[in-house]
Amino acid sequence: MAKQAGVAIGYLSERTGLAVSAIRYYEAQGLLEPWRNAGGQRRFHRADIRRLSFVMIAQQFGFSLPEIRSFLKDLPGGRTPTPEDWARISTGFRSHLDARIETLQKLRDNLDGCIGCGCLSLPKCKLYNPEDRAAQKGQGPRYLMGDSPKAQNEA
Amino acid sequence: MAKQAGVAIGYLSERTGLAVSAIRYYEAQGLLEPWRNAGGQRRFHRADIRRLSFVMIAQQFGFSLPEIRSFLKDLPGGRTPTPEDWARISTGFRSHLDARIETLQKLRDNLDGCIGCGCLSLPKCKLYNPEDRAAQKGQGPRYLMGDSPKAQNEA
DNA sequence: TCTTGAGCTAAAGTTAGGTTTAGAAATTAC
DNA sequence: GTAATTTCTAAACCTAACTTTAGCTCAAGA
Repeated sequence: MAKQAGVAIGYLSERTGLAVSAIRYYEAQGLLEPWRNAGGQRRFHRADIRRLSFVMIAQQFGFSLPEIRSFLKDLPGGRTPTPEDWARISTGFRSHLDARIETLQKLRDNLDGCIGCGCLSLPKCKLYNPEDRAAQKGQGPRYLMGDSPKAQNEA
Repeated sequence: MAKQAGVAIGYLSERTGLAVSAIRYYEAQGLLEPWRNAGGQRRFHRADIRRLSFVMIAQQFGFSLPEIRSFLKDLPGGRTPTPEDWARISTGFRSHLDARIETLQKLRDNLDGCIGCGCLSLPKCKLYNPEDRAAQKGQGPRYLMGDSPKAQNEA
């Protein structure tokens, strides 16, 4: 088989629009696993462009890097992912994504019947009910989109 | 007219589920304007429960505190907001919110035709096109949902 | 070969959105 | 009237997701 030369970090940066520092950071977060050349520089698969694209897209949907890492777990690290690989992971991703959109829509629908009618101050209002909210998460910024507190609360 | 005694911060905290510290923080961010009693303690309008509820809901939709502050600008600070006041601001809010949901749906639809077909690595892909992305925002965490970089880029 | 651009690491800095802590003063409860 | 709560402020701390800086090495072109 042909030797894989690999591409440098600057090339990935150019192709994805991400800062070089961001790509290094993603590696540190386990989203990518480049190898090193003789001189110690990172070398990436061309397919990592697509991998990074996926990361960026998932971020737009409000997923955290640990969550995205878990989506990517299903991608083969060693070989170039096939279209089938991508289809598989994007299917898993889509279900999370659909759930997220649905949550937003439900909230919006509630909003119509709730802010409109002025019931917002009542504890029975679904919209600000603690169960439905992002509260009780301890420190740090609250996650934004209203579901999957996973990482923290499974201890 | 009856004298407005106002409620204490702990009461608001109880009613909204927010931490006392969060309420003080929101005040510092200009989302609330309590007055002080003789002893220097904060006193709030009862209507601030609703105001805080609105803040929490808007946060679930991914709006930042500055954005939320601007939504609340339309609320009368001095008097207790009427249902009409709320209707007015929630209408403005809804249009932002609809836009946000629509963006998500568009992204999802693109995703079907894009990750599925493997085109993700191409610069023409709408999904990771820099224009459509959260990139180029300078420092700090990138905002999550893909639009309204407003605050930063109007200089 | 030499120079310049790209890459490397480790550590510190940044932003948003809060929480925690410490010590003091005001309120409430008994 | 005193004890127990709340509340106050200011400053430090926290997480996520990065960027910046400093000082150095590697690689590519003239």
